[in-house]
Amino acid sequence: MKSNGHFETGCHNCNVRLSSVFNVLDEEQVKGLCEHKSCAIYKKGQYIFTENGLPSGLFCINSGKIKLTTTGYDGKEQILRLVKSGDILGYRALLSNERYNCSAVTLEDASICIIDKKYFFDAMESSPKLMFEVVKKMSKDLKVAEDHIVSLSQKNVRERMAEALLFLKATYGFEEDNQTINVSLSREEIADYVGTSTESCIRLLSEFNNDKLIALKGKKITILDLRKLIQTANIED
Amino acid sequence: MKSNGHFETGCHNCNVRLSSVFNVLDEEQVKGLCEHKSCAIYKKGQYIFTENGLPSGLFCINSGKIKLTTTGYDGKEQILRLVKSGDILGYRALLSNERYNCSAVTLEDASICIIDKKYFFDAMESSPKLMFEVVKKMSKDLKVAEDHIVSLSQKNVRERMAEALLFLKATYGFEEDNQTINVSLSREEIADYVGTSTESCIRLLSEFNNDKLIALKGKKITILDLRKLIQTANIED
DNA sequence: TGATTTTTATGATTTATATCATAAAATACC
DNA sequence: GGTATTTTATGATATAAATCATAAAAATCA
Repeated sequence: MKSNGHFETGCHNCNVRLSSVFNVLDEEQVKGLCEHKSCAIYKKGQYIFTENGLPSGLFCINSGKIKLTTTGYDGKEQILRLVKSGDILGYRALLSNERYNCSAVTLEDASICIIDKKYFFDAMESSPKLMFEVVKKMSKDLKVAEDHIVSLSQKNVRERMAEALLFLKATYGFEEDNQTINVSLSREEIADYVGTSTESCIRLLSEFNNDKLIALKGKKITILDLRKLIQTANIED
Repeated sequence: MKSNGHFETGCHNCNVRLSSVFNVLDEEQVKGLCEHKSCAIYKKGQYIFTENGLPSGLFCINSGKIKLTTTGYDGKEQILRLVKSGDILGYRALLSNERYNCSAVTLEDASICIIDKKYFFDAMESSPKLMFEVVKKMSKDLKVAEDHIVSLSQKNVRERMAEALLFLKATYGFEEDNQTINVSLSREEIADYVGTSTESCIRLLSEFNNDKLIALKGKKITILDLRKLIQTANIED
């Protein structure tokens, strides 16, 4: 590890590579990847990239959680995606050769690699498997986005709030107790994902708390009654 | 042309190929494409594929307009995307090897080709250019979806309605008069895109009409005051 | 450790928009 | 060409959720 906060570990040793798009690479390719990436530590709240910036590479999350946000019409934040370890980040702008249309901010301390742009494009070209992995990732994000559109169009705030908690659980999982959602978001951030006001968000979480659907302790949310929460979210299938 | 409503034209003669993802193919590749596709005529209102169906190929729109809809929580329709000639259709489910999560319905008579699944995957593998075109298309759709999320979260119905008209204009353009939006959607369909009730949609269009922002004639919408419409949509940049 | 700022909480009020209701136009259909 | 059905239109009412306001709790910082 270097002293300036940057450090390099080999991708062969990477604890998340096998759950990332790079799981399909062979040993030779992993070596190449390793030679064209660098890793950095980010403190909680740091920007990884910002709206309108130009992508210089692909980010890959080694550890830490990240929110992708865009600034809406009255300066109000909108959380578009939530990113976790093993995920790639900043691929959309990179692949379409555009500027970032959202900012990426760490929700906790994170260790993030950046993979050289040119190398990444070459790797995609020479490895259809890698390409299909990236395509699948984008495809998944598109589905999530379209599901979000349906919720925003058709569900009320209460349903969306319950759904958001289930989404957080699906994304970041539980802590060791097997029921506390493994991420810390402020009420405002949750509201920025749900598409509601901070006050409504606080109120609904309180209600869920009173109804014993969840328990609140600071920013930590514990799901007490998953079944009822699913019902509240009004989720079919 | 065959008598059963199917007909085959060569892709070399295709009037929309150069504005499609297949614009990057060389002559040899166009020949291959041509040999692995078939074309069909769809009447207005016909389903091209339906939710939960399995993709057997990639659709490419030769002519006609299509809506991609999904059925929401109380059976309410949500229009997720609008598709025009030159666009590919059904690529998301195909590429991620999933079932369709929405249905595709023609908004007018259409001529649509279907490209063999295996051939398409092979073509992507052997032509990185084609692959990047498809990736760019998906990337663009993802951006549109995320913009839609921000609108649904942060704008009121009036703003979204104005925005929807601008979106329709951007997607389908104007008729010969250079101001009438070149698509016919029912008020309900517009509402299903905007994420509002049919009544609110009708009311707002009437208002815009009264305020001389637009003119209404049946399903046709003429934009009279683009500037004011943009203002009403509250669009920055 | 105490002061300042931020976040969470909760009540009161307002407002946008859905819902309900009815009727006129337009379109489809026999 | 007349009847049935769907779509558009508009008013009245209800309600979900935003906004405004204030305070308590928690976190940050000096």
